[in-house]
Amino acid sequence: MHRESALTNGATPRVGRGATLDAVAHEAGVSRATVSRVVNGSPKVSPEVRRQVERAVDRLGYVPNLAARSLVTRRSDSVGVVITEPTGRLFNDPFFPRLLRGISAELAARKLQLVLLMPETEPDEERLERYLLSGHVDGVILVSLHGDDPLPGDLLARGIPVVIGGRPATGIAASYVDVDNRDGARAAVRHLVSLGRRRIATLAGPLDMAVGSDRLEGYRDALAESGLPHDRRLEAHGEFTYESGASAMRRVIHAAPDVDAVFAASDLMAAGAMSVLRAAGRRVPEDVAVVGFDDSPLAVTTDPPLTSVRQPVEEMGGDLVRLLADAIDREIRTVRHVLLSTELVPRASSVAPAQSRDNAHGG
Amino acid sequence: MHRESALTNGATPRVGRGATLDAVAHEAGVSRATVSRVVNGSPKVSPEVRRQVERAVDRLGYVPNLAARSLVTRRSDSVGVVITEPTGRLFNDPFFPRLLRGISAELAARKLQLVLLMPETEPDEERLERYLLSGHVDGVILVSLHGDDPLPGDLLARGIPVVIGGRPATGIAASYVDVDNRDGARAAVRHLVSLGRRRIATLAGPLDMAVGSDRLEGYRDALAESGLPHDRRLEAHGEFTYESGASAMRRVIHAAPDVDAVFAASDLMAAGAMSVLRAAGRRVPEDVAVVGFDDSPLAVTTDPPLTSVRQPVEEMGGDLVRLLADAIDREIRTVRHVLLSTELVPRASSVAPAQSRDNAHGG
DNA sequence: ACTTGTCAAGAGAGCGATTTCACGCTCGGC
DNA sequence: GCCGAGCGTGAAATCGCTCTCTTGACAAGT
Repeated sequence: MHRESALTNGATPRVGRGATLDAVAHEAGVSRATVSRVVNGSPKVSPEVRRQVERAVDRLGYVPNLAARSLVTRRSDSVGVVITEPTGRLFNDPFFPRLLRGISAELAARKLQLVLLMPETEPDEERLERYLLSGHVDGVILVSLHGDDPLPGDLLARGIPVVIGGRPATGIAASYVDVDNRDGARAAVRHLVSLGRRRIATLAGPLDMAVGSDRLEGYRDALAESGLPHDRRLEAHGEFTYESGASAMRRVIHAAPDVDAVFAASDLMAAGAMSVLRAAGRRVPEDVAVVGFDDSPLAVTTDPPLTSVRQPVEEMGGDLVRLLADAIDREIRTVRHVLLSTELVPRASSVAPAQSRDNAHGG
Repeated sequence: MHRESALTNGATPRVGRGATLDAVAHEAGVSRATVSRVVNGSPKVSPEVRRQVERAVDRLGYVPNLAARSLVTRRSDSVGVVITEPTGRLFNDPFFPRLLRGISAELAARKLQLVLLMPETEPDEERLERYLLSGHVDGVILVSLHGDDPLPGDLLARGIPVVIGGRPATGIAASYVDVDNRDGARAAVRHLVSLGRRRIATLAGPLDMAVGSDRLEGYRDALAESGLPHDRRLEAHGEFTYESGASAMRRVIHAAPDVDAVFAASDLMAAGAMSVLRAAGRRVPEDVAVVGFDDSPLAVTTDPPLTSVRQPVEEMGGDLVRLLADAIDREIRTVRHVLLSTELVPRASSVAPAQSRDNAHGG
C-alpha cells in the first residue's frame, strides 16, 4: 500500500549535470557502444540487452548530450528561421505567429529544433551570417527577404540548404514557398466584377516586393479578362499600412470620383480606405464595395466586416519545412517552388448594393 | 612543401565543411591553444601573433564549431523560449512578435541564441521537457503559462534557470516579469471617472489568468477610490475575444441600461462592445465612453479610435532576458519580480461628451 | 652570474557521443 | 566434424574545442 516510487528503490535518478553514456553502460553492464545503439534504436541489439539498457537509462534519467552527438554526426538537428522585418507587417498582422506555428509544428514532427533569428542591427546581421555559415544549423528558412540581401546566395554557396518564404524579388536560385498572391487578387477583383462593379480601384502595395506587385498584376488580370478598361486613375500606391491606405484612397476619390469598388492590397489599407470613404460620405458597401487581403483579425472587427483573401499561412510554414527537410535529408539540391492557393472570404463590405439593401432586411 | 601547397595557395577559403582550429593553427604557424585564445579574445597573446592568427582565420573563413565548444564549456549559449498558447491572444494581437523582438534583441546583445519552442500536442510537451531538462539550453523563458503546468517546477528542481513572462497563476517560486495590469486598469478607469462618467462597466477577462483578474481588481480599485458604488450589474465576464466582448456588452446594457462608460479588458473586447453599442443606438463616446487594453493596432482602426492602455511588451522581453542572464551568468538563484508600468493612450472613444460636442466643433 | 619572476606559447588531456572494425559465438551445410 | 556466415558486442578512434599545466625566453633582482 505504500507508494512504489521509482525513487525509493535505490534508484536515485542522477539529476543535475546529467548521466553520461558511460554511466549508463556501467549501470547496465555493457559497453558504451551498445548503449548508443539502444538509444538510437539500432536493430542490432538483442532484446534482453536492450531491456537492460533501457532500464538503466530510466534509472539514471539519461538524456543524450546533443553537443557531443552533433560533434560527431555533423548534424545539429536544428534549423534557423531568419526573420528580417523592420516593422511593417510584423506588428499589424498575425502573420508571423501563424507562420512560426506552422513551421514549429512540422519541425516538431521531424524532431528538429527551431532557432529563431531576428537581426535588427548591422552587427546583428554579421553575427547572423557567421552563425549560419558555420554549420550550426542544418538548414535555413528565410522569411520576408529584402530584395538585395546577399544572405541566401552566401548560404547556398557554402552548401547550406535554404528555403525562402515568399517569392524573393530578385532571381535567387533557391526554393521558395509563396502564396499565390496574383491569383488571390484576381479572385478578389472578379468577385467585385461579379457584383456589378465597373469602376474598381486598387490600393497597391510597394512594388519592390513580389507580394506588392503580384497583387497589382492580379488586379490588372481580372480587369482585362472582364473587358474593363485599364485606368491609371484607379491605381494608387501605398505601403500596406492603415495611413497609406487612407491617403491612397483619398487620391483615388479625387482622381476618379465615380469609383464604385476598391481592392486593397492589405486589410490594413482597406481599413484606412473605409474610414476615408466614410468621411467622404460614401457608404460601404452600397456606394463603394471594399475588399482587402490577408484576412487578418482586423477584417472581422471593421464596420462593416471586411471581405478579404485568406492565405494559408500555417500551411506555408509546413511546406517550408518539408522543402528544407528534403534538401537536408535527401540532399536534394533541386530548386523547387510551391505556390499556395488563397480563398476569398466574403463579408459585408462587398455585398452588392441590391443585396445589402433588399435582402439584408428581408425584401 | 607538399603539405603547404593546399594552404598557402592563398586566398582559397575552405568553404564547405569548415576549417577547424587545427587548420588555422597550421596556417598561422602556431598551436591550437593560441588560436583558441585569439578567437576567444584572451589578453595573453602578443599583438603580432594575434594579427597572424586573425589573418589566418580570415583566409580560411574559420568559424568555431559550437558543438565542440559547448561540449567542453558545458554552455550552449542559447536559451529556450517556450510559448504554450493554444490560440487566444496569439493571433489577434501582435503581442508575441513584439515580445520575441524584445527577447531577441537583448539576447543578441549578449550573444545568446534563441531556441523557440511551441509545443502543441502531448508528445510535443514530453519531448520539450526532455529537451530542456537535458541541459541543451542554458536557461528557459516561459510565456503564457497554464495555471497548473508542472514544467517550471521540474526545470527549477533540476537547477535550470527559469523566468516567466506574465505572473503565473499559481505560486511558483520562479522569477517573473509582468505588466502592471492592475495599475493600468486603475488608470483607465480613473480616466473615465475624470471624464465625469459615473456608471462605468467593465468587461472582464477570464479570472483564472492573472491578467484577467488583475485588470478586474484595478477596475474595482478605481471605483472604490472614487467613491463610486460597486455594482455587480456593471461587471460582465468574457474571454478577451471580440465575440465575448460583444456578448458581455449586451448583458451589461440589459442589466444596467444607464451605463455611460465601459472599460474592456482587451481591445478586442472593446471593439466587440462598440459594435453592440452602435447597434443599440448608443453613440461612442457621447453616450458611452469606451476604453480598451493592450493598445493593439486594432485600437487605431476602430471607429472611433479606441482609448487604450499600452504595455511595454518589448521591454518585458528585454527584462526577461536580463533576469535570466543574471541567473545563468552570476548563478543568482534569488526569485525576483519585475512589474512594468503601463501608459494610457487617450483616443476619441473616450472623449468627454462636453469636449466632443462643444470643443470639437469649436464652441 | 645565478636565481627568480613574468608572460607568451605549446602539449595534451579530456568533454560525451558515434561508428568502424575486429572479435567471439552459434549454426547449418557439406 | 570443419568452415564460413551471421550476428551481437566491445575496443578504440575520432569529432573540434577548451583549458590546465608545462615549457621556454627574456628581464630584473641579489
